Amino acid sequence: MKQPPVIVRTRRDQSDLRERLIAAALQEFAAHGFVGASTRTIAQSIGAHQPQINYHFESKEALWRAAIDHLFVTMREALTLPAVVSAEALDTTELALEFAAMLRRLVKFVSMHPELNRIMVHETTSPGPRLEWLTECHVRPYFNGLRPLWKKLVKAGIAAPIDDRLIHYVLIGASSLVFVNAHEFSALVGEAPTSKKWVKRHADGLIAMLLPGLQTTRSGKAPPRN
Amino acid sequence: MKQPPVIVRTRRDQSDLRERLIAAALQEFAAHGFVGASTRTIAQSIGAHQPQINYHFESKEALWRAAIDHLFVTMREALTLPAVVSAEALDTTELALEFAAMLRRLVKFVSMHPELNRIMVHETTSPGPRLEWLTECHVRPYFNGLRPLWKKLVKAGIAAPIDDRLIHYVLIGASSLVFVNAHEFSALVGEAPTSKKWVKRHADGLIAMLLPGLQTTRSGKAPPRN
DNA sequence: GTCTATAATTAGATAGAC
DNA sequence: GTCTATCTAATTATAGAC
Repeated sequence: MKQPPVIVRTRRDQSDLRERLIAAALQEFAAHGFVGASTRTIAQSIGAHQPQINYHFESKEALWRAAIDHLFVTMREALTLPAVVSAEALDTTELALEFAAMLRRLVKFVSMHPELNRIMVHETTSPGPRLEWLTECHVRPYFNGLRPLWKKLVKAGIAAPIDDRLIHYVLIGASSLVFVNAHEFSALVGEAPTSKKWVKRHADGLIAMLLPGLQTTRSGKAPPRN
Repeated sequence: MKQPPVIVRTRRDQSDLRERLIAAALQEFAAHGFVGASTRTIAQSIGAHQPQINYHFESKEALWRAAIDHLFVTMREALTLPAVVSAEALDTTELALEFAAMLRRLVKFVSMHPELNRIMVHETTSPGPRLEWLTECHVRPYFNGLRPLWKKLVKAGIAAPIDDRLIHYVLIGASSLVFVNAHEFSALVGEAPTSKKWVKRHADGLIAMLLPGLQTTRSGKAPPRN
């Protein structure tokens, strides 16, 4: 009589598998886009099996949405927006200072999470349900929230005279590209742009450029000069 | 006796097939990245057959390089750089005016060719031979050419105080993102950002932001206000 | 040079044992 | 819930007729 074949199946822990899948998915989706990303690669990168994605998520697309949701939550937490958004009552100088502080948090975030902007570029290239969902659920709130603040700062002569429908793209583009293209920057400059030194230097430059009318004398620091 | 099967093969013209393949490839590579792009889709989009790519180009990667080369040639022509680069002799105000004019040409170019920045984002996400080639052959000249000009303008107090190793990314990021994300902008604003009106508005804002010390009085035009 | 046919991989999703 | 095996479809590249 034949013995049934002994198959050794070492189980791996599954406790936080969903979260680990999401983290791995963000890297893969950022690197290759939704179409180019491979669920097999995502699973393997954390030592899981490809069908586990279809078990824990409905589909590749469901995994993508879960990953995006998670990333936007992370960003919202990192920016601590309320201080800026609920600043209707502040005078413009205080608002500008809050805005500058938020800019520093934004630069820090995009330096740590270039995935977000990479994924945005991947998705905005061609219209489709993923882009619609992304725009309406996640981008529009930021876009609409920024406009009145910026308008106020421009009117006060503190901010550069940029249209309040363009500033979102100027701000995001100017702040994130060096981190999105981090490997290129490293090759060109010989240093990684994500170091504390470069992140601060970049934020200083952006603040000086976007808020030329902001006086930062109160902290005793001179505005950064090249 | 059996007749040999009659196969109707209608030949299509091949005159400019190489160029048409390159144009189609740029769109496809921009939309899906190198890995995600399909040579079949590229060929079909211009009514050609997939193996013709391997005939006219060595491989998918050779097609990619040919497409990139073509795009950078297009950009160089659109920017008409010599006027700026050979401007060592100019005084800083004239240099600033030349720079502003080049900025307008740049904004016009990126509005017409978002493919370039899309492809850059796709490629810079992960290191590899394609990124190395792209950086050394095409990006470094621009990066290195911009630095001394910018340093001069900052020193003269005309340009915003941004590090000359960061300005390349600030400039490209700020100018291109709204066109890279054109579909998103259209959904949010209700108008395409590529219209003459928005391209001008965007360039005006960028010039005011990057060159706050530039006096544009000579042409009689007031600096744009929001 | 154009085109058909196909080889060799690899993709996402699913069935079913455990 | 984990894991193997497999299905269907799509990928690039190539061989060879015309």
